[in-house]
Amino acid sequence: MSESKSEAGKKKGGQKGKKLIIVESPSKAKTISKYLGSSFDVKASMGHIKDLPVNRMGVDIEGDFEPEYVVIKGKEKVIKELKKAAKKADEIYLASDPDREGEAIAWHIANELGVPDKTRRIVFHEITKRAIEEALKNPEGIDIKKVASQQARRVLDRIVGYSLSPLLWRRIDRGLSAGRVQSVALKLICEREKEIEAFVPEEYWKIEAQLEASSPPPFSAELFKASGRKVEKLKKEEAEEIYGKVKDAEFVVSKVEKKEKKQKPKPPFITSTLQQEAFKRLGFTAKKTMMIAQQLYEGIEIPGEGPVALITYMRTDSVRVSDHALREVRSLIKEEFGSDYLPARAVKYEASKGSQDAHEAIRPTDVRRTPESLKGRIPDEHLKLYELIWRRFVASQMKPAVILSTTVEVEAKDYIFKATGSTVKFDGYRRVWPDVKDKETLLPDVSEGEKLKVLKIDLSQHFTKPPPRYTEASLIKTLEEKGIGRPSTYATIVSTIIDRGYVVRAQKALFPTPLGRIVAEVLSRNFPNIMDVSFTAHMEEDLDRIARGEKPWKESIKAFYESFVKELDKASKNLLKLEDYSPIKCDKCGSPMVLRKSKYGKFLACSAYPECKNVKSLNQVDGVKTHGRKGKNKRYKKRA
DNA sequence: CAGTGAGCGAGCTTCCGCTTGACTT
Repeated sequence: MSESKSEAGKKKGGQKGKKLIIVESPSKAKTISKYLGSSFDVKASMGHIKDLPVNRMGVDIEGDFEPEYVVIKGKEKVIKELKKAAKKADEIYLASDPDREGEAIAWHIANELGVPDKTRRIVFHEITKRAIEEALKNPEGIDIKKVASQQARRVLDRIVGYSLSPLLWRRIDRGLSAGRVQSVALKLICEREKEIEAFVPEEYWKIEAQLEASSPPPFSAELFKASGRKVEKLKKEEAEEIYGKVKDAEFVVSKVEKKEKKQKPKPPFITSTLQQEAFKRLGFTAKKTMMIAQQLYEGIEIPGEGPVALITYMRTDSVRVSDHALREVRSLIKEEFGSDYLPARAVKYEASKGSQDAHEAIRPTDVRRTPESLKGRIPDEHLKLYELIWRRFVASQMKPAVILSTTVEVEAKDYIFKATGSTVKFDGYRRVWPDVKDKETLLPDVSEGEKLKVLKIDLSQHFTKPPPRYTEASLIKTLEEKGIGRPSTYATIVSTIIDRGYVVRAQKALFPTPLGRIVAEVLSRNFPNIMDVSFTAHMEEDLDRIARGEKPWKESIKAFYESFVKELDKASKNLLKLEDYSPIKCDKCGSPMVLRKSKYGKFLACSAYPECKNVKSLNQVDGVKTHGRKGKNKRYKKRA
């Protein structure tokens, strides 16, 4: 940036051929530029540059499903700059991410630049000097089969989204939306709500003995066997009977079992796990986590040092770590914690099933930059997130913890009580990554045959609990496990279903609104295939076949569309009676509540009208304060 | 907050996935 532009030699054949590299992210461009020096011009496309048009289907569904890709609004400037740079270069390397979307981006750029003779495709999986130089030695052509699989994915999502949404406009309300990902996310939340509603708490009783041995501490043991049979969920009468028999009995240790368990550290963060832990440990929403992570990635101003990129890329599904980073963290572990904490070899983690592996795991760019050293120098929340990432990464390369777990069985007449305790024999990785849930429970040193003093016997009443509502963290976890959504979209999936008024966030949990429940119900009834949680997994299998060249993508989409359009026609004609399956029951008379319109808008009314005149608003969740649908007014304003 | 669908009817809303920037006062 500081060197002056050299115009010399431009006139007389001295124009030196520059090489152009195009990547997706500007931060990545900056880093690569630093590695390669001035003979390379490195530019960023900022993601996709072309896509289907926004205001129409853009897919020839009557014919052969040819998509109509147009330049994304606002990207004209980027394209202009890329073209300008391309003109000056005599070699162009398309270095978008090495995954399906990246291949499509490379293809779109190549088409826009229109100079195939000097355009090549390169891929690398980590941003290191060596990886990039290696990639430059092995330029390839664009993998058109991979591009085909992206088109199939894109076209399917468009057909589904732009067919289902208008159906909801007609049936329920304007501005609503549906899609392969958001609607399944919504369904998960609504199904859980049904389970909670249908749940009948069951009473059960527990018997616990507070005991004392010859050595401290006192401990409690719970009844778990009666007459040789395991007890589960005691009824009140049974419990009282046993209590009577055991009250004055002699308690004798009958079995002592000690076991050593190894507890392995978890892999370094990927997007989904970072969002989950930041939610659990720091209370950050996924959106907030991503915003802060983005800033840590792009570079944070550190007093006296200028902007420093503190972490690797934050949208990733890979747990892979570069060799260099492994060497660094291993030497840090040895120095900071000693060789007892260092495994003989670097720990390797398995890639998860659907991983596209385009980027590394999320880790500190320089592990020697400890959270301690950044204290007070970067904003507090940034420090907290950085510390989480740093700890998780360091812990992932440390030795397992060794836990000694002890089980003591105590006999009293025909009954057996059990106590379990655990102590940490070697903390290992837990020195850096303390586990929130398992705390130590200590048991005294006892031996078989030892008589124990009974301090007290407790009889307590309990009730079974319904399954918990999803939190943002547990929803993202479930979606990721099912392969639904991508690292770049987890946070926006949650935002979308909230913005549409389908779901509200309260007490850290996600509650479906009546509107959300009706939408989910209508979609599930009419499109069970798409609403199935394994639909995306099947789609991915098909996309893989397309990417391997085993199947033309249009054939795949045609097969899907033929069955989809039948469901769509049926759903459009069959003016369904919500009465038959409304998931919302009237709290006054139990009849299903159905959608009605008034001049003030849509609302829910009891289907037993006029006998029952109960009404409900669509966005009101009982006991939860809600705000109206967001975005709606914003959109109107934009037009005005 | 209350409120119970069709009378005429323009033009509009929307998907998933990749990535950041920002016309005005």
